[in-house]
Amino acid sequence: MTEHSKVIEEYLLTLYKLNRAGEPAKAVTLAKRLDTSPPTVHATILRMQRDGLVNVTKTKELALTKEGQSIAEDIAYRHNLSEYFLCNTLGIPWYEVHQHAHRLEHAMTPIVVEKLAEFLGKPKFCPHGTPMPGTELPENTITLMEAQPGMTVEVAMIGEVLEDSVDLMKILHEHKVMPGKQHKVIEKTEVMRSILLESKDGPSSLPFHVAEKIFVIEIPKDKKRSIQP
Amino acid sequence: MTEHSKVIEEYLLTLYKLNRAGEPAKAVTLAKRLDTSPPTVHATILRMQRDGLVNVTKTKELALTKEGQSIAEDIAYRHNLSEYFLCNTLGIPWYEVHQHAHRLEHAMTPIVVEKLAEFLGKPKFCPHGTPMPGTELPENTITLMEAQPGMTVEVAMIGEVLEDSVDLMKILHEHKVMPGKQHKVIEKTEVMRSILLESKDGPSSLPFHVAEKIFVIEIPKDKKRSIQP
DNA sequence: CATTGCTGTTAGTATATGCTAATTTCCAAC
DNA sequence: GTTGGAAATTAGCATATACTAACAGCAATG
Repeated sequence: MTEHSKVIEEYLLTLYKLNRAGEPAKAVTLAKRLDTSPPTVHATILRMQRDGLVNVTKTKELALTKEGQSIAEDIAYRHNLSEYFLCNTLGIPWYEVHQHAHRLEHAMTPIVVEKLAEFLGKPKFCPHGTPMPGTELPENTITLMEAQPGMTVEVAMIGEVLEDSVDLMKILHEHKVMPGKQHKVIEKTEVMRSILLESKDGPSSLPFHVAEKIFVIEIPKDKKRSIQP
Repeated sequence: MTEHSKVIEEYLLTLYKLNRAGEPAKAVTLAKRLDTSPPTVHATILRMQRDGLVNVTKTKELALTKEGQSIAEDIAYRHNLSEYFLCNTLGIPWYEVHQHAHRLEHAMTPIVVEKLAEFLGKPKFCPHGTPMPGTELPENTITLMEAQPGMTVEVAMIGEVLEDSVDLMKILHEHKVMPGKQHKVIEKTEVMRSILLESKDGPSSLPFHVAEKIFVIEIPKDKKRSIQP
């Protein structure tokens, strides 16, 4: 597992996240996510193929190799661990940690990762609820889009795509749409293309494209206590 | 204060350290310290001049500009803060932290620096005793080379040049030649070009070129208590 | 079937960072 | 003052990362 540049690490992490989100990993998608021109992405993918990090299928899908996958998981772990640290130890708001972790993730040596994980008590989820590599969300996790009016749900994870917009994250924070918090689904209107929620902190309205990226667990009516208090 | 590459930050930090050590800052020195070829250093210095980070005097000395100095201090602070964190919070041995901090120092955003400093209680010295920018060693600090046989001294700082060799650092650690520890100077022999010390943990022998880079404070005979216990 | 449009690819450039080999400059010692 | 060696510089080159402009390939759609 050789050392790779920050750029290559970014590509690997992005491919990893696309995989996990079940989105097709194509060159264009990378270009959009990384805000880079298609030719640049093309050239970089060639180097990554050369270095045995990805394979390109006949349908132009990008598939991580064993090596690429393993490095990507490592980066994801460093990222999530950094976020946990920044939020829980340093007290930086959970909706802001992503950008800072984005820098740190490329600068942590294996020893630092190991010692930091010990110090933090080997957390399994980042502050946005993203499971560390090797951990999964509960089986019964659904997206907020799939939740039906009347349901009470507990937020499990804020999809990683949403993390890029601090503004959006801040609004979610203000409405307490964050891991561990419960909300009741009031209505889902096709016309407004949004979902209306209500919690003890007040009502919130989330557009469909956001609701799609928020993962929740249905809370049975009889026990309305938080799983992650 | 624009963003600069890791490479430029390294150059700035090295120049800053040379300055503080009172060593002439020439291109060759940079080449040696950074283990880079002279032509590469030359080209990089041209870019740094272009960007207003250094000036080159008629005698080819490299002088940091206001801007360069200010950025360099910032990097030095991030470096020392990282070392303090790695050592005191994560428990990584003080003689190993340098290399890890070397990576982190380029990846800390201003907010992370601020929050980390608060969390650590705004330390004034790194684990090697190097003062943070803005702080100075006590007036009566001398190098071990200047200490006379018979003196009892307390180690104040392990010069930054020594940090590059983990092997050497480890030996210093084993002999308890570390900030806060007291040693008695037994003899200084020109023939052996070394200094013999003795502490409650046993004797140590340090070659002159190492002793030159270790800074100590003389402890008057009547009070042999540590200043930094 | 031809057109439109998205995706991928090529061509041509630019910049930062690195190298070796060769040359120049310059101080210092004879 | 000439010469020898260190330091600086130039020339020539390579790689990773970026861009724009232009073109190719293929699928969906009218």
